[in-house]
Amino acid sequence: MAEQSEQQSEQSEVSIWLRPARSGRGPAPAFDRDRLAEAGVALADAQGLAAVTMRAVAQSLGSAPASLYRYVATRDELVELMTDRVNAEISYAGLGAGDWLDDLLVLAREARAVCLRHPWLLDVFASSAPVGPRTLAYLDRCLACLDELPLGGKDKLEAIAVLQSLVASLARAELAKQLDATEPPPWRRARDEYLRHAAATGEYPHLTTVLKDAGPAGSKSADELFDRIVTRALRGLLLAR
Amino acid sequence: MAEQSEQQSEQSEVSIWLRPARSGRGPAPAFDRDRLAEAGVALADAQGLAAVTMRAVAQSLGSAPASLYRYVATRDELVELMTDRVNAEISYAGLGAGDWLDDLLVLAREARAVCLRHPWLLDVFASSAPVGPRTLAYLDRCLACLDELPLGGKDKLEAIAVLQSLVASLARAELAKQLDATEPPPWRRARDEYLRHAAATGEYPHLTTVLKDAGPAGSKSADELFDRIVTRALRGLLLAR
DNA sequence: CTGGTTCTGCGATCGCTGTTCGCAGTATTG
DNA sequence: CAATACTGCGAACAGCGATCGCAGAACCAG
Repeated sequence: MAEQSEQQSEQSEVSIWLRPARSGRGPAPAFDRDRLAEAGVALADAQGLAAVTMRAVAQSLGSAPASLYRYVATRDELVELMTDRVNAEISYAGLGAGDWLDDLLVLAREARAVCLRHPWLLDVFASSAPVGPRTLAYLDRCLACLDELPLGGKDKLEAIAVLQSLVASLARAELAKQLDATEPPPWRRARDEYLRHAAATGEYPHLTTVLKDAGPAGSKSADELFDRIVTRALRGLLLAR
Repeated sequence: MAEQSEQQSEQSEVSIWLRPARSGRGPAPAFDRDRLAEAGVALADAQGLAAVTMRAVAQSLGSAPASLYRYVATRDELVELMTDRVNAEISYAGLGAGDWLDDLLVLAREARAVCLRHPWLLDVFASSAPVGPRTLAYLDRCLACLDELPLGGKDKLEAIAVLQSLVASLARAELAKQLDATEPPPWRRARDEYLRHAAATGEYPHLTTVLKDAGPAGSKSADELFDRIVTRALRGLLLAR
């Protein structure tokens, strides 16, 4: 009696968080969504987001590619599950020790830690902004920090978005730095070779002198200058729109 | 006499900017690298970076996919050409009107404008950092701004990198905002529906109240608060590493 | 216990991607 | 005039996400 075609075609446009995992009938599934996410996270942690293919995940679960589509409608949904899953690592224990800005900063540092543990997250955020229950829990905590501020709802959301993208940017910078320490991305050699060649031509005088300067980085005054530059830049760029 | 196999396998690991475009012999090529980049940019501007497939670019040039590999070793190299090409839009006319920070800001705004004109650039920067001659010219100008500052070479480069990622973040925010005004990405409907549902459950109280608040965004005090939050966050995050 | 229903796992396959190989043809060189 | 070194490109390959339909397992109503 029930016409399943209608139901299915409609479900495919509904968020996975609103779709029931199963509905009682039939054989018991071999795993669940969270097991899927776990396998995906393991693969992404080890070999990057690109290694999370339906075939690879299926194999790591001892299953077949087509089977995964019983749990997930698309690969993007799998990434959504993965993203929400790692949000479970966020601890809310350090809150309440200072004012609202301190709390906001504690939350930002937690987010930063998650990004450092799972670098593929930055790739995810680059092309989408998945939202699951645990993401909402984090977002809710952030909003709580801004509770008493004289800001409209949209402004609060935007403030958190800007802060979040700042967290991502700095996490990316940190990861890039500790990636420099390791060996052999093959295309980096090529880029560095071109850079050295360009510096040698003298067409880019400032670049040439800067590359020669092999002095150590990071000083007290450097951090202060960063603040100056970024604050001023932020103001100038916000004003420009 | 010449053993081409050696040459080719070695060339494939050399930056495209160090590889000669052609070497005199044989028939004249049907186009050049820049024509390739132009076609790629046109496609990316119109339909996003994902639309820049070797087949699509070839077709828009009235050519065949395999032919492109006479000009470019991989698709990534094509993206590299595209990225460098749009850097030609940067104008250095507004420089010299103020102090070094003013100049740096003028450059940042130029970069922001390029990102807004070619949103796919943000996708490129998310997964790599292509460097071509025009990119180096821009970088050199930025370094010139920092010339008289008591900073090490590495610090100067890092300062510019942070600034650049800030530009990208804000550009992304702007693009997201003007994307909200347009119609229906199909997966956004699904996400918003879940968001409304989550707000209705009462599990995320602050989110619920914030979503109810439909008041207009953007005020003088909001921009000032942004500054406070972001500056403080930057300091806290830089200190944490 | 039985028959129908509803689900599951999955082999086979589709359309798409980036990329490679080798061949036919053409311009330059000695 | 040959030899050479290039060009464009048809055909093909491997890998990707995703779909279809079927065999079989679990549940429920009677």
